[in-house]
Amino acid sequence: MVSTGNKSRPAQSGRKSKFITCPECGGRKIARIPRSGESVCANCGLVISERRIDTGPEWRAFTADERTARTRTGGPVKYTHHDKGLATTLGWRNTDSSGRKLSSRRRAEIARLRKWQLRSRVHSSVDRNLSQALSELERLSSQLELKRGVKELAAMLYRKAIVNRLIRSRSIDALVAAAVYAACRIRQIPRSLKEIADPSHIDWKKVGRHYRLLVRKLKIKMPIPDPSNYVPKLITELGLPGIMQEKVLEVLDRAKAHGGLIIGRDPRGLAAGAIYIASILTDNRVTQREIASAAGVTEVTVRNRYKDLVRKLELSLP
DNA sequence: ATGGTTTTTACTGCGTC
DNA sequence: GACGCGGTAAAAACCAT
Repeated sequence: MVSTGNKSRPAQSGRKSKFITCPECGGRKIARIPRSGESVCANCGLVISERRIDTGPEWRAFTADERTARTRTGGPVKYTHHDKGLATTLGWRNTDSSGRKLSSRRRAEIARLRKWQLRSRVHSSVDRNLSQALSELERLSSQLELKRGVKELAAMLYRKAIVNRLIRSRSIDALVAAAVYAACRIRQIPRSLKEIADPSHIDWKKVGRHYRLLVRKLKIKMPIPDPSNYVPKLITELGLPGIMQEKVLEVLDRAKAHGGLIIGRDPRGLAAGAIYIASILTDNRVTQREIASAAGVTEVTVRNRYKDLVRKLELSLP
């Protein structure tokens, strides 16, 4: 089977190959990388990142504990291992399996879990709601290609929503989407309401309402949106050279220092205006229209921000 | 609900290729 | 003439009160 010497050994990782062919070289062997979930052609190394339907479990686990805790054989409704996983996992001594003392941080974490264990045992409907929400969260965040930490944060927010009795008579999916959106905002990840609402088949306005509810009821302190966060995304979307980014950020930094220019303004518009300026300054002209559509604002807004920036920062353009 | 602020819509004029 | 750009007025959206 292995005919040449430089082959990697995907079979060794314990995962089976998928029965698809590599679009690049036509190779039959596609190895799955367990951790990342990516598929790689064993022959040419092409990463096959097509959105395929994942028939495996929608969760990932990094420790044995997590694995047992997350397994829900038979689907979420019929039989939830949720409870069992927790109950068998958590003893009442603050030591780990080898008898060592746990760190205080870890101990606090375990205490929280115990609390949840109690709660979820008592409120089985809450439990079911949570597991349904978590699977929706998993689905959404994989579709949005969210970073792991953001997903965790969203899950945490959802749990808080449960504790604060915010879930009653509200759509699970909408709340999950709202939690995801909130998590993105907190972590300063530029994702519009629409982007998140779109794959979750929930009306974008509805998600917005639930988002505001979350922020209000959970007293979340939202960081002021920073236009700089939109820059990398826009640069790549417009196919501009990465070096330009520095120039754009420089303009934005000066704008921030100047004050009065950024408060209350749509950060996307600011980013768009700064990019337009940088595109002139670095001679990588992009039309206002292109920038506007990439940033999701109007040409007028691009112009206005651009005009503001030029005037306030006293830039001299060619 | 209301009022103030910002963004969008829609339209026009100017210059260039 | 199509296109990019700049401007404007009025409508709409947004936000705090």
